[in-house]
Amino acid sequence: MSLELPRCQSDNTTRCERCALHARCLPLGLELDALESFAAIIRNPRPLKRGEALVRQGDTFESLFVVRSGSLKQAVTQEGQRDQVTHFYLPGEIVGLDGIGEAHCYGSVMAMESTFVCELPFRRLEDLAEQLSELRGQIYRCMSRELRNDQRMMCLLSGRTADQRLASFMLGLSERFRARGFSPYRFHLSMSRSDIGSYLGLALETVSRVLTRFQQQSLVTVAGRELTINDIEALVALAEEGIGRHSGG
Amino acid sequence: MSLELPRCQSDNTTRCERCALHARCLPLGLELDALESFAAIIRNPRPLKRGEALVRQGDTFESLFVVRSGSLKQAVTQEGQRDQVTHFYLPGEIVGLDGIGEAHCYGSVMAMESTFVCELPFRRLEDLAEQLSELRGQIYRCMSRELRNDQRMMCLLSGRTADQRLASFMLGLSERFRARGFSPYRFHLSMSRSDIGSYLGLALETVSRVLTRFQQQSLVTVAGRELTINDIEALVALAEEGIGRHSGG
DNA sequence: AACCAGACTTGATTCGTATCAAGGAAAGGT
DNA sequence: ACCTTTCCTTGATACGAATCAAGTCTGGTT
Repeated sequence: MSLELPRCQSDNTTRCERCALHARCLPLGLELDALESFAAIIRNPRPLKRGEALVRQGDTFESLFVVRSGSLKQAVTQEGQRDQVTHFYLPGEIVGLDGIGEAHCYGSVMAMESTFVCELPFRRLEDLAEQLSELRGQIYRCMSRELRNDQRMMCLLSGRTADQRLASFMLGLSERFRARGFSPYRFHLSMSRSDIGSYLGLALETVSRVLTRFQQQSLVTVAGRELTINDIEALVALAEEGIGRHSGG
Repeated sequence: MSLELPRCQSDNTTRCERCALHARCLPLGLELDALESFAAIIRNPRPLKRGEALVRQGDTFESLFVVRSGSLKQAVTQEGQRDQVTHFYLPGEIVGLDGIGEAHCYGSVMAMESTFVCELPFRRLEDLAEQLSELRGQIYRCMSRELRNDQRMMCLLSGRTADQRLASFMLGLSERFRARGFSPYRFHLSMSRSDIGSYLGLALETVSRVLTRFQQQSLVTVAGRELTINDIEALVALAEEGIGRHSGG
């Protein structure tokens, strides 16, 4: 889960065209001069240590952030309830889309390991988008992609068993790593069992038990947070399998 | 759930400034001439009868739709599984935001009663948004509001009991009706128990049982699909209540 | 190197909700 | 108004996952 760390340019200017994530990031498809205007609004806050907050629930919403390296989790605190993990963010993914148009941030976002981000002050991004139709399109696309992801998540949370949730979760991570040029079969989980459980609506003990069972069934090999997928077809079959009357047919 | 039916202008031009939903619709905040340009791109398809599809899963994405009157549900069909209801749409709400930037529509959207919609061809909307920064802002706001709603839903689906899901669901509807000028205490459910169950990740029998129990506890009165909320504070308390270790504290 | 705190595993038990099953009520069509 | 279909309610039972409870492992700290 650790991309090559980005160079911090001495002039504090991010060079998107040289970034390893260029192909999967917000400014995708911008012409070179547009890219330069885009890069000019980027700020690079100091790197976050494991456990540090990038935004806190209730903070004034000002910026979007793109993960350059490392990973983060979003957690929502609700009235009298335990925190709930709502998103994990990997390199190239955008933090804060759910805060647009609101005065305050919806949840807290915290680094799960050493993490570098690019900060995009939203006002300036909006101004830029006024001139760059490609950028406008990209913002729309990113938001609607997230809407679809959330809906997939809702489908997962209602109606699927613990096994299927874990299978889908691992396949989802696998796919995201593949897309970023990492091995889709072997990767590091930067989140705890408890985070996974919270995200998937399961008790952490259940997460642990299911992973153990998957290992016994030779679907995966788990060594602490190192995960190896041994039988991806079986995982896919499991994730798609219908069960019972309510959740499938 | 039935707003005054909109007049179909004989010249087929929608007059947003006269629409009862104006205050809650996409063109909110547009100047009068901007509003006119906006209204010019609106198409009014023929009304949908109960059960008719507005879009089918896999259709080419071309337009957003705003509900003028009536109500719809979105349902997603997945590989070998039963359909899952992912959204209900009331007057003033926008259908199709999750299709932006995709070639095809994510789920099917079907009328739950006689329903009128305004169609907004997305290409033309985009062109218009290029000139109208207010409109751009509104589109962003609508999308990010939906992101937050989906996240609230994810929190509800992992970690809350059947009672709490139903309580939240009814409170959510109540609030949406209130915002539209209807009674927040007494309204018609245009969706079936089965739809509610699918949406909330519960078996339809559970929905029925919980409603019966809520009625015995004098929280609500249910007569078929007519719902009366008798004790909204108790519902709120129930919805916010923490349970156990995993879901609350 | 030893210690500590947090993270993880594993087992026993309980509980909520799905499932199966069947009867009753409402709604739509002719 | 009748019939048919779908929707809804209610009961009995089964099962998956949460909870409670130890104990083990791990990484970070001094």
